[in-house]
Amino acid sequence: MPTITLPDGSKKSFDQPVTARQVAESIGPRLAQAALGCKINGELRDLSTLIAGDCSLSIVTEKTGRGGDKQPDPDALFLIRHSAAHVMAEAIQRVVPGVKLAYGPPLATGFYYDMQAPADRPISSGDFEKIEQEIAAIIKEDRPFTRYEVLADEGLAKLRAEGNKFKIDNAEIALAKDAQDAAPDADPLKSHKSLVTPGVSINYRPGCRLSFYATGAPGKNWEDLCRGPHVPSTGRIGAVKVLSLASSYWHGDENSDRLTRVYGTAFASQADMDAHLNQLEEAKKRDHRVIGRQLRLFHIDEDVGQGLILWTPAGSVLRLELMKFISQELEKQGYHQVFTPNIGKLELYKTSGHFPYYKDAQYPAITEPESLSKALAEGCSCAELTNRLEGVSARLAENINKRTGKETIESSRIMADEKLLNGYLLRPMNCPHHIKIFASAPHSYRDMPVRLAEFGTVYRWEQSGELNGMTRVRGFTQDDAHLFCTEDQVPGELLGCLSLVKVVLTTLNMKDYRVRVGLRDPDGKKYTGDPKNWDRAEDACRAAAKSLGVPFTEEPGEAAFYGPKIDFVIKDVIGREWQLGTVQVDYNLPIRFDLSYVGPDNQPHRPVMIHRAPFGSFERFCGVLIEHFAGSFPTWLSPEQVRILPISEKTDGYAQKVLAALKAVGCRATADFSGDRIQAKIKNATDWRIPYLLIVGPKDEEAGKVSIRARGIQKDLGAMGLDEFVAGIKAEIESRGASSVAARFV
RNA sequence: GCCGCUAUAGCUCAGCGGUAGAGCGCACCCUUGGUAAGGGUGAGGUCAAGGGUUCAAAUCCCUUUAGCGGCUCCA
Repeated sequence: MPTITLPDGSKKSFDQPVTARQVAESIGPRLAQAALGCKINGELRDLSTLIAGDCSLSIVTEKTGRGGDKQPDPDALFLIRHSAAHVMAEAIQRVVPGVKLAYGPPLATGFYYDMQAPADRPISSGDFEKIEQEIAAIIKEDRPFTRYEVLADEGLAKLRAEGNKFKIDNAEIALAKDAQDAAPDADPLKSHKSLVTPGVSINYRPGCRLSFYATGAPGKNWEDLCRGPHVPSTGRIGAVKVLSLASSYWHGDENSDRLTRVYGTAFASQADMDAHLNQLEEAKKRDHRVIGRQLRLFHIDEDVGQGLILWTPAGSVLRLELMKFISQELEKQGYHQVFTPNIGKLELYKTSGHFPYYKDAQYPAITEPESLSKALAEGCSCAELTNRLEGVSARLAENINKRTGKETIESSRIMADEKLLNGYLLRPMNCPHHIKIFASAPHSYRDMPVRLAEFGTVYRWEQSGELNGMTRVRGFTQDDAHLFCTEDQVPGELLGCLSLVKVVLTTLNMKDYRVRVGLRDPDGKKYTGDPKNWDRAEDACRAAAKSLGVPFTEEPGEAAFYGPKIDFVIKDVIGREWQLGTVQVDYNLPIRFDLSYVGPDNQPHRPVMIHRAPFGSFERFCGVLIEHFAGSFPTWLSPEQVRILPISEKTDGYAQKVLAALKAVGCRATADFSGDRIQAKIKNATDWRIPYLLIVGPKDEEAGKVSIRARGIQKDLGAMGLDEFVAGIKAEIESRGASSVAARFV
């Protein structure tokens, strides 16, 4: 008979099997009333789950935590949203008859349901109001979520009779997964011919069951194949909102059925819902595309091209300040800055392996005019031109294969020199150029490491549907560097790189990030290089991440094709994650380019390369930065740092004097000489999110002072001597925010 | 790339078969005003581009381009 351990450690024993609800009732009626579900041995379950054996149990209610700061419980939200997905599906089937349901899981901020609408009656956002009305009606009916289980055979027969192939597929996958989990014991397995995929058999355990949830009484009310769990009844769902429509594919496979995905969200209360919707509104206002236009930070022009950023004067200030900042750090860390062109010969990228391996993600090659005319004169077809562009000379293939010790370049790609079509590639990465700088002079172990840095612009053909403002673009500038070092120097150099990223993030007050060590996927085939080198590189990354002293996760499959990496993934205000800074170890390119340095033994040795970019790219970084600060940049980054607002034309002269004093110390200051009244001048300046406003009138002029208004503080802070303010703002800018002029007023 | 939605003045948007509208911004004028919008006048649009239907198209249809929301992808 069950003995149940509660979260506080106390135990309760029962004479016979009990449901979780009964346990809750035995603890207290209020708890039972608030209960939405339970966790049995850490697993989220229905409140109606019958408990027969000993276990630990906690009751899930909508609120957790103690004291005044009550946050919605994530488990409660899971139950509510999973249940809301069912209710929304039922509502949609009422509004749009003939809809076939596919799959409807809860998400971190809501839920969705994938479904197939009849060809002649698509679901549209115009249906939302009616759907929400139906949802409200179902919630009001307060029908219980009733779970029932049937044997696999019976369940499959039932689904077959209903004729929804998505649900049959779901059931078959669930059965197959169950069999796989049970496989080690080699239970006798029963075979079932897939009803969805012809010619496929699915093995499952004979005793295996499928679960269904009826919203009400089985056989009478709406029901759905579902693993559960759910809240006790529809009345417990609280607030539901249908948010948006999107399209998706069955199993995410673009060759499979196209489905309509209906997004919604649900909360325990309308107040929580309102808070969430409000937060979405706020997030929209922070969107870098919106603020970027308001503050004229960047522009994307249809006539220039998708995903190509035009940095306007204000945005360029941001970028230049970041470049200045990183340059100073590079200096401290012993880097050499270099400049290299944005294109290079095709053969260079055949040597590095970028072409044609990643040709789908690159702008097409630029063909050499003479080479092209010659091929055209020969009457080459398009396919043949491509072939000749992608071919390699016997010499190159031999070199690469010899260096890598295997057939890295297949013999089928080898082509006679006179047939090869010469061309150039808009560079997808900066490394080959830096490698050539390293290789242009002999290196002794005494010179190592060689650290070459460049604000290098690269071009990649991102899929058009992926482009997004500044955060996903086709041309971007990395704060890139390549470190050539000895094997022994790898750990130290990795650490140096990581500390650089940390300095950047700390200075910009970006604290919400995680570190990800990207390792190769054991089954992956995309990786190049010797497995032994991979092991060494992965160990070095792991060790470096460890010594950094911040929590990190190891993620197989996240490595670059040429080596493992350490990424800094920043979380923005809306909760999205962005990969910004990255550090990657590379044993592969030094081999392909046959790099060497002379060791103490007077013999050539192979260097190891480290790729790193603390910002990632200026485009993405600035996009995230705009949202991080909501356009209110710290003074050192602000395009306009101070605006002087003369009360009237009478003090225009003094305003000019103040302006000159600020400009003399390199402060980006302007003055508003418009005919507006002071109230309007303040309003306009506020809209531009300028850190400091200096109001100057006759009183200030007489006293040689300026009246200060700081961004975010909606009042006059009082007056300060002009010289004192100039010195203060200079210190604030030069220290990158370590000191503040406004601080002495607040 | 795929699916859906969208495209009207510099910006935000209304108009949705009968010869283009508002607010903000911009220019000029009046106002000389002490802390989040003083008043007036005016300029500015071949309604994304191209094609079609119609007596008539910003409005309906098709194609293209671009944006948005997803899916897939991201060396």
